[in-house]
Amino acid sequence: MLDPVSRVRRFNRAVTSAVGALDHSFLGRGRPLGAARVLNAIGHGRFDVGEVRDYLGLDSGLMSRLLRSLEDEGLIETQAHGDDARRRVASLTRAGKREFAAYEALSNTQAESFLARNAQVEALLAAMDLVASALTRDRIALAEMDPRSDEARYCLREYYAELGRRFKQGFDVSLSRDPDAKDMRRPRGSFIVAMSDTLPIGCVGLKGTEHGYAEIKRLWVAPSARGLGLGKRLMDAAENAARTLGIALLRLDTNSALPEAGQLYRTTGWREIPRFNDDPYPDLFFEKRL
Amino acid sequence: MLDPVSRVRRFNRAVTSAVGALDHSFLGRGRPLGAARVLNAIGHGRFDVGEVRDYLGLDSGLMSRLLRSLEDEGLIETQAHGDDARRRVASLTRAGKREFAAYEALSNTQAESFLARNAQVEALLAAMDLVASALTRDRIALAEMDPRSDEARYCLREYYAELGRRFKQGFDVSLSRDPDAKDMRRPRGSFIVAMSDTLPIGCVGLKGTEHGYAEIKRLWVAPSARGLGLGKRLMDAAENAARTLGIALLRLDTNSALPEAGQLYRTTGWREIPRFNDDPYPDLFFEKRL
DNA sequence: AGCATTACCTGACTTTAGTCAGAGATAAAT
DNA sequence: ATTTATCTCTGACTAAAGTCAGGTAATGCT
Repeated sequence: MLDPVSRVRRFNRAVTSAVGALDHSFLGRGRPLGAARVLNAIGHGRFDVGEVRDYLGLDSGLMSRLLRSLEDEGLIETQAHGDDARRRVASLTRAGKREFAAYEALSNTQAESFLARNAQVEALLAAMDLVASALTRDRIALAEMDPRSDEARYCLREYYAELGRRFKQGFDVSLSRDPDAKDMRRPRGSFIVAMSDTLPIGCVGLKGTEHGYAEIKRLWVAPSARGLGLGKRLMDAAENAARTLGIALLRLDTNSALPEAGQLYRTTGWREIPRFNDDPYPDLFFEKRL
Repeated sequence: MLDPVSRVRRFNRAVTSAVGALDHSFLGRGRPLGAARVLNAIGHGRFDVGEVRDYLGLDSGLMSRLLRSLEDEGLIETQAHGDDARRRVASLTRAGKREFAAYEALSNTQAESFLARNAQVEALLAAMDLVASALTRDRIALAEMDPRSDEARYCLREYYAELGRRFKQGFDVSLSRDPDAKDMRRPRGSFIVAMSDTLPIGCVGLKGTEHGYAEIKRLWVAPSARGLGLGKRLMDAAENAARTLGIALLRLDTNSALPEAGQLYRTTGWREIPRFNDDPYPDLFFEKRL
């Protein structure tokens, strides 16, 4: 009962019954679980019928019938996809939106009451983030995003906060050469966010410059997602983005207070070069030719 | 996506699919999930048919049919209960034990491969323990146990380890007045363990003496279970046990390096008294009249 | 243009899960 | 000793989930 495997299995049991309870509460709205799941998938922005089917792992016949039953209830409408008339896209009707909101409220209430029953909520949430990241590590998706998006700004906020903790003199963005958002957007650059489900858990920026090279900026991996090789995946994605933009030379600056970052650069083909800017924070500078 | 409720919901989604994957692997043994669950419950020592039914939340008709199908497969046998011939007890046949072992292997392999895929296993396990305790907090059961049982000894080991960390001079059991196991067993005393599912997460001992009082010893709550009011529940249970044993006066010793314990005693009717033993570790002494 | 492929749908099934009423045997209460 | 309650079982259902073999229309490929 004390070995690691038993602890994982105890966790599995605990979580199974919690998940079952939520499913059961969904049943309370008088609709089979399958239909409720489809409705919720659509509500969460999966409009493409095929995408919902893949996401829920449903047989196409079953999926079709569930869509029909939701249509009969007046909760959704389907129409042919604009680009490809074989595909169908579904959307919520007004009544469907109400019903979806009711399911959302059930889920939210469940989550809130769970949190309210517990002390030390922040420790509990951190533990849940860690476990969720570990469970979904094979499903972490990298996506190019606008550096002004909510997801990107969340990452940057967390990144700055972490620098503030790690640098003994603290960190003040306004003193650093904060890259302009447009320099990290195509065609000049790129900004890539790692998403685990709906939670951003890492990012990296590729900043175009006038000097014949681009810079890697804002490489960050959430504490709950470390040890999964995500830093390398983000760097690889940034290099690929650079290649598609026709960039042949990359540079970056970093600080020796972030040893794991330096280690990553050294083992992935970067070589140390002399200081190439006057930013007060970095004390290590690297370059890589693509 | 960054607010607490979203984090809980992300966690829910992550574990839902993980749990679903395990269920799916169970299906691989060619038996419906319901029957597999019953087989596993019996394998885990729930022999009483009614107990399995309650545990799995099954209708009695359904339960009966599942038992019949397992019997037809030659995996279990049932017979009337010795004390009450209305009740039935089930047991695994030789083939049933093999099949149960196969399910166990599936669960264990799943847990092992999950652990193997992750770095920082201890941090991950600690997070899982914390979450599991929070999820099952309403199902923590207190049980009187032999202080020599595996569960009790696990608690004591953890307790000593914690004292070693908390006392600046460390902690060596052999220097302390370690109570004899028989003093913490009926009729002289009692030992109570808090179980969350199969994991012991707290304990308390009631040690009978020759001096007209009993002592509270070894009050411990696992770090992953703190903040749930478990310390108070354990103390209440120990006091109740003392009452049933006809004990009217309780004493205990503790150390000011454990402030949360002192706080608990002070707020639950204990009053500080002068030193009443020569144990080198404690520096605070309490008494309570029942 | 012709043929294969894809996306979705329908009809005809099977399996699993779950419900409910009542029967039969045993045990507990009066 | 009779009545009442409890435990398990059987029969007769329903609902939900899932499977499979076509069928239709649109699209992609050569």
